[in-house]
Amino acid sequence: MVKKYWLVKSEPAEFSIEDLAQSKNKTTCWDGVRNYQARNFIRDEMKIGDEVLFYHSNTDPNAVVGYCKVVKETYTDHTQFDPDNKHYFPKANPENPPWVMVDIKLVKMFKNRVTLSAIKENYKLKDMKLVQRGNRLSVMPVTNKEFDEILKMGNIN
DNA sequence: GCCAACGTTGGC
DNA sequence: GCCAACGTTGGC
Repeated sequence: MVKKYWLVKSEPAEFSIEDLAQSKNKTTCWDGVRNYQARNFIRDEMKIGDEVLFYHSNTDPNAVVGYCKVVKETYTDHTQFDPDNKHYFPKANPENPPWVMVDIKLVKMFKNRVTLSAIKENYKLKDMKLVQRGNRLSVMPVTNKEFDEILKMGNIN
């Protein structure tokens, strides 16, 4: 099976990589995704062992701040049934819940955070979905090359 | 805070 | 099925 590579976005005010580092086993369920395209990636393509860039959005500076591994594959996102949860989805049918999630575990925080502007300046990364116009997906695929280039820029070693 | 670019909703 | 209105994302 071929390993895939991903990028997930999170607003650090909601859930930052520091929060992930302090989570039990440095692992969290990636709940709250409410976009069908992103859901399809999570449900159909994210597999255990896939590697995931962790991106901070809506902050200053926006940046890839580390990377993770998928440690649990698609299962029901319980928050869709919880009226008190921000991501409550009243139309969710318990028989066939639309929203799923995976668990990701922190592998490494970057020494050098890879900012959005640095990504835009790197011609090797010009095709990343992240920097393409109008892209709002919170979960998106990246290529093996893009993933390696970001790790290099992050100076993980 | 602004606003472009989307995605979703709901009337028809 | 169309499409206007509305809500959200997310960079700046």
